Amino acid sequence: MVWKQGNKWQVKWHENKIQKFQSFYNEQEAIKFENEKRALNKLQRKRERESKTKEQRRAEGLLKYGGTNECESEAIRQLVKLLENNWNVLIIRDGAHNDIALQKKDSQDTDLYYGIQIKSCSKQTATGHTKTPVAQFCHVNHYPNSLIICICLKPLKIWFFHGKNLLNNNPKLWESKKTYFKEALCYDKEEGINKLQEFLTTYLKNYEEHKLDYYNLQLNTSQFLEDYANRLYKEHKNLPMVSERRGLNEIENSCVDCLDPDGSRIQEKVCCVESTTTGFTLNLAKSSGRNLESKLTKGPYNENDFDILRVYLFCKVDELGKVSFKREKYCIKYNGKNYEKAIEDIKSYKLFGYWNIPMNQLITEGYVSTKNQKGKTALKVFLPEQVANSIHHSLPKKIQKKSTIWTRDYFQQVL
DNA sequence: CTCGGAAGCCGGTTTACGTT
DNA sequence: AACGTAAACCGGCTTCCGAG
Repeated sequence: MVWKQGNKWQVKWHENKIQKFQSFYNEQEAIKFENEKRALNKLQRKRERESKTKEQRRAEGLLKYGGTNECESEAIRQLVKLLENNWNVLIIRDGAHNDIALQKKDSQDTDLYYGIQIKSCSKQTATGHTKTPVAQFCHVNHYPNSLIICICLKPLKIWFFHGKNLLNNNPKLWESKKTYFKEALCYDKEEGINKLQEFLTTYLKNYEEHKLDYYNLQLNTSQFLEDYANRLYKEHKNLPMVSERRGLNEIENSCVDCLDPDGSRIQEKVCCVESTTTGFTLNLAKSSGRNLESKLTKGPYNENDFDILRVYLFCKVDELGKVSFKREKYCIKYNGKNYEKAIEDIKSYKLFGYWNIPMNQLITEGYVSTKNQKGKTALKVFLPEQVANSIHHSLPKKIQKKSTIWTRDYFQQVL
């Protein structure tokens, strides 16, 4: 954007991270100059990307951004340290709307909790010409029913906000000298400020308490589906019907969905039914950075990502006891359109069975990346012949050379 | 006809950088 | 100094489409 100063048009742009100015008598010339500078910057960024190999870009990306979930984890651990004398703190299931559940230790109703949203920031930053480093917190404006606790790790500072008050805020919060921000400060290690107990008591008066599962099940349909499959599996194994939750020291969104009693690290998937094949299809990929056009990419798993791939197969059973694998496909966000209806439908599914495929088998078949091979990003699983026959599910008419028919050996029937 | 793999959508997260 | 956005990371499930 060019602007007029006196009788001249000013242009401002960044060149190698340094802000520069130039003035023109003619507005059109100024605009033209600005556009050229912007195009040049764009081109420079593109060249920068292209000058590196895919692996280099990935390594740099991981170094720069890979610890984002660890930042939140550490923030929660810091908060727990400050609160553990008077409060019980539980981690809510991965992917749910809220992050932690809080309960006063002397509380009468021992199964009720407050749902809290944590926003974290590893350090204060000063970019460009900004002199004072400040903390910044993102995506703060969509938590109408939660207390939002903003935690900066270095230096350790904590602010409280009512999610409702931030609904009309822009998505980001910057530490500033504004009154509302100063008043929100409740902990500052360097300054020796600690009003946590007092703040919690006052702020939490505005919120309702719920049981833990209320928070664990605030999920998108896709995550609800996986959670539900996991619960049906637990029921089958006579384990308690609860959501899988990570521990305080685990990082959110890892490739491991749960641990078996023997310590095996499990990656859980729900497989899909397709009319074009007698097998069941699933995606065997994790995010793997961006391509040259900066678009998200997905890639195969690596050999150390998990120990066992567990693939769940849902079915529906009608009044006559007939098994059908056909079901609705849902991809609805939490509380999106027709969400409740979809959840009700999902709750009518039964667990027909599951495949337990060990990592070494996936490596042998070339489905996971190792030093010596690039894995694959999709897999089809097949029912054993006698199982398929028993419920009149079609068998593959022709078995191709590269068919994953070997998956039959790993199927366990539940129903 | 079958299969593999990519593309596309949903969700979550934080940080860097350019603009106002 | 404050703000807005692009870009990077992570997870999930479903559908499409070309190759064999």
